[in-house]
Amino acid sequence: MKRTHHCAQLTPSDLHTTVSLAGWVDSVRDHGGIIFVDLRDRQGITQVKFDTNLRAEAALLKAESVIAVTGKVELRPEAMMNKNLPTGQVELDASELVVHNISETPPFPLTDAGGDKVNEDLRLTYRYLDLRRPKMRKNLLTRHRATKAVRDYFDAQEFIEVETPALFKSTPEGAREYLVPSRIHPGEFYALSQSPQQFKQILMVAGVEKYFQIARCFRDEDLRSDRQMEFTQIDVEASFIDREGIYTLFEGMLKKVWQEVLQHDLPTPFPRLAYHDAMNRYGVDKPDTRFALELVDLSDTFKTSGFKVFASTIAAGGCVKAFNAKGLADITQGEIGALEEIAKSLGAKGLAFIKVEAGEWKSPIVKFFSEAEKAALTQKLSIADGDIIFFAAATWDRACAILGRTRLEAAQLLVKRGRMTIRADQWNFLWVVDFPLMSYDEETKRYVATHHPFTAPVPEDTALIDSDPKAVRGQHYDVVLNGMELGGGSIRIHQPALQKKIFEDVLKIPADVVESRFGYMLKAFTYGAPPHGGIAFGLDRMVALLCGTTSIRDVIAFPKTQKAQDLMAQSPTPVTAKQLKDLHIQTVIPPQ
RNA sequence: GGGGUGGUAGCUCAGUUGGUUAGAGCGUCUGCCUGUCACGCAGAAGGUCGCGAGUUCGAGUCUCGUCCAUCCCGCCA
Repeated sequence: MKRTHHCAQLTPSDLHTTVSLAGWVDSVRDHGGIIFVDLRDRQGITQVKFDTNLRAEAALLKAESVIAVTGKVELRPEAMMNKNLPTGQVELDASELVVHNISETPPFPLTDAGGDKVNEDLRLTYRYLDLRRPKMRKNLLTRHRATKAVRDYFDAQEFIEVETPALFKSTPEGAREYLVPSRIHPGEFYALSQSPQQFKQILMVAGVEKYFQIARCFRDEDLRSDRQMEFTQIDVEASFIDREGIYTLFEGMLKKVWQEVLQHDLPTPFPRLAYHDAMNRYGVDKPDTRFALELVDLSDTFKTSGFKVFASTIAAGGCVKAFNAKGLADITQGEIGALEEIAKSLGAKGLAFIKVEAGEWKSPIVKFFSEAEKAALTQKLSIADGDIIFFAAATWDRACAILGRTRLEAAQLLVKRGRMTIRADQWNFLWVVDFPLMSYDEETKRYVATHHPFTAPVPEDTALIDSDPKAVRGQHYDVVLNGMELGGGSIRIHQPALQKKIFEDVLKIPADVVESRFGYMLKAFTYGAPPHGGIAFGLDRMVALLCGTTSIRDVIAFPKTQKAQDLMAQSPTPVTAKQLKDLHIQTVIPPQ
């Protein structure tokens, strides 16, 4: 039996025609003499009626069984039409039934509402059932549409998609890699590509000029709701382009994706925010600008304060920052405690605060403040009744981090109380720019590339590379949406001499190591490397936000758990001794 | 590696101060039912309270360890 229609197709215009449908049994309603089966396929649901000799057979059907049905399309009695169903005016009067497979009872409900509450480990174990849920099916479709829009866009912009190797060489800088032992070269390893960075730059030297790729990337780092061990990047690189060119190009792509997927017109250009300003105002380099609660610097106010904790921090080169969690004065002891724990985990000694209730400032520290200081606070933080002010006194980056995090938690508490709304469909894109090219790593006592070592310095800062490396800004940019870093890129270094200098003189990578790891790149650059730049953008994260979730597991068909396991297929597993022997490797833990 | 939350029936959860035979809703199974669409009605089955120790006359409940899921920190050039 071949199906002639799908399950969202039949309307009164098909009346009295004989059609065949195939799909899954969504539900069975057995009334004894008459049985209704909701038949479901990818497109929708159609009601099938069994009241003939097929009744006995239909009575044996269970939910999620796979059947094919032939019958006549009939109009339902007027009162029996279902307005909630696109096919609700008609039903199929079954004359033939093929049972392809009777299903076991599913271990959890396959509805949107029921399935969302189920423990995720169960959903992952039975992912093929989870993916039958309408919401998950929709997520897969959204991902497809978004990916297609990206390909169409870059194609129209005359970019070409070039595939690059997943099996690359190990470059221990940056993210931890997955190693792949070589059978042919005993004792040697490939690494799964963390990103096509080096290949795409080489493609520029190769004269491709406009490259893009929907690229799978691999990183052996701990997983999060927005991080999987393998993930997909929209990877782009172009020659003869500057930062403004990248901004325009990429804003165009996002505009198209939002148009195609959500029929939403994204306003462009996106606002830009300097890294330093982002940190100062929001305490993070990926601010969520859908709500304010902005940080304020109070170092001037407390420079000579009688409150020694503040004054001495400032004297030692630190700063005092605060923000007003407007209307959160009714915070509970438990909530304050939780905020304090978070602050402490970020290096704070405590989390000072002032509650303002009934015109009175309630706080363990307010007794140390002078009237002038109080007046300054009131003015700078727009303090009113019902507010609570959180303070941090520490080094600049630590104070930013503490309050940046506290700001997000406070926002959640305000949302919980219904005093603030953070809409999932408000799209606050922004470019974060002017990152420092290098930052000093206290652990290894050397400079490390903030982004990656191929980022070009801002031209007017180039002179500072030797004298004051941390003052040099990179031509780097991040795309941020609603507090999530979606991507980043830079204009690259295309002069081999400058690249070599960055590796050896600034990052202090020994010359022989530079030669063995990046020698081929430096060599390529000596054969006419065009100026170029690009961006790498997290497809999974973007699709997640398009789907109204922040967990990329919801938009990846077969994701891993936080412990990096596939609960369905049950990977990873031990391998046989022969496999290990072929690969010339031994495990320290013996195979089981 | 560290911190938080959770783990009780197939699923989602409740379970009081440590005290009799561990409950509910949904689902499942059986029977009845020709107009339901979350069908209805009647009945039934279903439990290693994640696992292991410990305290106690007595542990779902308290303590310690451990496993799993999840959120976060570290980590993610």
